[in-house]
Amino acid sequence: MPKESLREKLLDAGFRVMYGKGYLGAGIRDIAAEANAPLGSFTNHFRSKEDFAVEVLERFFAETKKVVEQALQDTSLSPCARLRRYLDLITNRLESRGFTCGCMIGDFSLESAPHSEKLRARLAGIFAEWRAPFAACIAEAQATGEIGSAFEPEDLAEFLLASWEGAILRMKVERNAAPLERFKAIAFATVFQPPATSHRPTRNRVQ
Amino acid sequence: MPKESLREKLLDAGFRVMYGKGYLGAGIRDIAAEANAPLGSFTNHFRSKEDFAVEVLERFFAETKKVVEQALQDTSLSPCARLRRYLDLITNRLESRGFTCGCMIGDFSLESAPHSEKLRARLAGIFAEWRAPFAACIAEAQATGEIGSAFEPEDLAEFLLASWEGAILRMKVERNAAPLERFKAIAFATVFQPPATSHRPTRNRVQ
DNA sequence: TGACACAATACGTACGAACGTATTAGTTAA
DNA sequence: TTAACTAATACGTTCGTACGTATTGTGTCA
Repeated sequence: MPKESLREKLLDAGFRVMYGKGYLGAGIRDIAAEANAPLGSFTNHFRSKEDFAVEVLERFFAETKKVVEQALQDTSLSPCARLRRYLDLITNRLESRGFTCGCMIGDFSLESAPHSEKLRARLAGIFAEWRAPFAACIAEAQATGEIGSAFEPEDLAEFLLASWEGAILRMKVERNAAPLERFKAIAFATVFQPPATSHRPTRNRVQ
Repeated sequence: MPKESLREKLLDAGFRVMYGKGYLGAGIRDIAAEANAPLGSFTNHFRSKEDFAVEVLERFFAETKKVVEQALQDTSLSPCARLRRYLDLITNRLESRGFTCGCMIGDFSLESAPHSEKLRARLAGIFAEWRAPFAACIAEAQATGEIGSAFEPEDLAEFLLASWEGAILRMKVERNAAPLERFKAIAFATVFQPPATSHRPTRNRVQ
C-alpha cells in the first residue's frame, strides 16, 4: 500500500467546515486547509464537491443515528421519556457549539436541495431512515397509552422531527436554547401526551 | 430627475432569484440579468450584496405581512380558524411554485445567519414582528376557550411559526404538500385545541 | 427665454480574489 | 515495478466590487 490516505481527514475536515458554513459557503480550499491536505488530494479522492458533500452528509447522519440509538434504546425510560431524551441529547450538542451550528440535515435541505438533485434524493432517504426508530418508539408509547393514538406513528414521527428542525432554525438566529426548550415544553405537554378525552374519534388519517 | 431608476426592478429580480437560489447561490450578475439591468446599476444603487439582501428580505416580509393580515383580521372566522387560514394561504402560495421554494425568512435564517451579522439581526427582529399578530390571535382564542391556556400566547406563536418552518423545510425535500398538511392536521388536533382535561395545572412558563 | 451647472442614474468595463476542477511530477510501500 | 497517493501548480470561470464616463432631467441666473 502507498502513503497513508488523507481521505478520512478530508471528510472529517469537510464535516467541520460544511457544518459551520454550509454547502455553498464551504470552499474546497477551506476544507483541504482544515485537513492539512493539498488540494490535489481532494481531486484524487472525490469526483466532485457534490459527491464529497453526500459523503459528509452520510457522516453526519451516522453520528445522528448514534444519538438516536443512545436515546431510543434506553429501555430504562418510558417510550415518551426516550423521545425527550433524544431532544435533550441534541440540545446538549448544540449548546456545546454555542448554538451557532444547527443540524446539517436541515441545513442541506434548505440550501442544497434546490442545487443538487443528488443531495435532495439522499436527504429524502435519510429522513425516512431517521423517522423509522422514532415511529417505532411512538407506536410503543401508543400501545401503553402514554401517547394518544389519534395519528399514525409515522406521521407523528415526521411531525416531531420536522418541527424540531424548525426549532433549531430559530435557535440559529436567536443564538440560545429558548426555541429548543419551548418546543420540548409545548410538544410534550400537548402532542406527545395521553389522549385527553376518552371519546376520541377513530384514528385520524393525515391526507 | 434623470433616467428612470432600475432600483425597483433590481429588487424585484433579486427577490425572485434569491427566493429560488438562496443568498449565496444568487449571483449579482444573475440578478442584474433577471432585471435586464447592467451590472453597473447594481453597484450604483446598493453598497453591497449584503445590504441588497436585507432590502430583498424586507420585501419578502412585507408580502408575508399582507398574508398575515388577510388571514388574521378576517373576523368572520374564529381565532383558531384564522390561524389555520394563514397556513392554508401559505400552502397555496407554496403549491403555486411547485413546492420548490420555501420561505425566504427560513432560508436566510439557515444560510446567511452564520455569514452576515446584519442579516441575522434583522431576522431576529422580523421573527418578533411576525409573531406578534399570531400571539394576539392566540390570546383571543384562549380567552374564548378555543385554545388551552397552559402556555403563554407568545410561546405558542413562536412554536407555531417555528414548527411551520420545519414543515416547509421538509416540503422542500419531498416536493409535495404532505409535510404541510401533516403539520396542520396534527397541530390543530393537539396544540391548538381546547384544554383536554378540566384539571389543567396553572399556566406553564417556558423557561 | 435660454444657456448652463448640478445631481442622479445608466452603463461598460476592469480588477483581484476565490471558485471547482484538472494536470503532472514526485513519493511511498507492498 | 507498480498502484496509490501526495504535492504543487495551473486553468478557466465566476464571484463581489469599483471606477470612469455618458446621459438625462432640473433648478438657476443672465
